Amino acid sequence: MDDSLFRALADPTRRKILELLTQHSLTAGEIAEQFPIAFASVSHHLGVLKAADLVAAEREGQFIRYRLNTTVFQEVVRYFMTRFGGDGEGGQHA
Amino acid sequence: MDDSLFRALADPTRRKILELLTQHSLTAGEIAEQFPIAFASVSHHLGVLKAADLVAAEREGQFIRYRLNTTVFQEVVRYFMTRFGGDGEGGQHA
DNA sequence: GACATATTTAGACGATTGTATAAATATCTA
DNA sequence: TAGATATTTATACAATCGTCTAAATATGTC
Repeated sequence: MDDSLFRALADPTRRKILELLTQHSLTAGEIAEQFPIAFASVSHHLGVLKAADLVAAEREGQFIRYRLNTTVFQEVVRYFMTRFGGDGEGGQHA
Repeated sequence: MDDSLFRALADPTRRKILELLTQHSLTAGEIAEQFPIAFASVSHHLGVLKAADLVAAEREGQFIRYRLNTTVFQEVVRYFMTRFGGDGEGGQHA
């Protein structure tokens, strides 16, 4: 389990970005609008998330569209379940 | 979901401590022995983990015994599953 | 090409973090 | 009480982090 993954998740702004991307993919500008910090700062956060492979970026004309990389989240869940979960699946699936 | 939780998980030494505690509870000294850093530094990490409620500490004579707080890990798993999981339970339970 | 829009990169700065050493606190034994 | 062991707390310091402004890069339009 990569170190950059947990470091990326440690910042609340980045977690919020991930939650936004849960709904649907968004361009960098659409993401940045949602936060009171500078666009460049959001761009930095997006870079961290991309480096951790939590999101993927794709150019779309002038824009750059970000989407969630759900595969990595499954790895995170697996990490916690195998190591600490035991009977801790959360009990909310059938 | 508390911010201190993710910040606590961001450090590799702390994650290693948690993995050690998966096997069985350990005293502060037994934990510190496993790392090449000063006892005081490990003690600091234990304080961070305790503040995040990831571990619980109990005095036992001269020693202080640490054990994993599995409840919080179940919350972490639930956080990821509800927000990002979708079909990402990991597929390793029956 | 020139200009506007979208986004990233570069450099700086204060805040937080991980570590170390030294001192303090707590318990046990004699 | 004194001394040994176990652990934490205090303080300091270098490294990392999150943010900012300014400059650079990429695309689209005229």
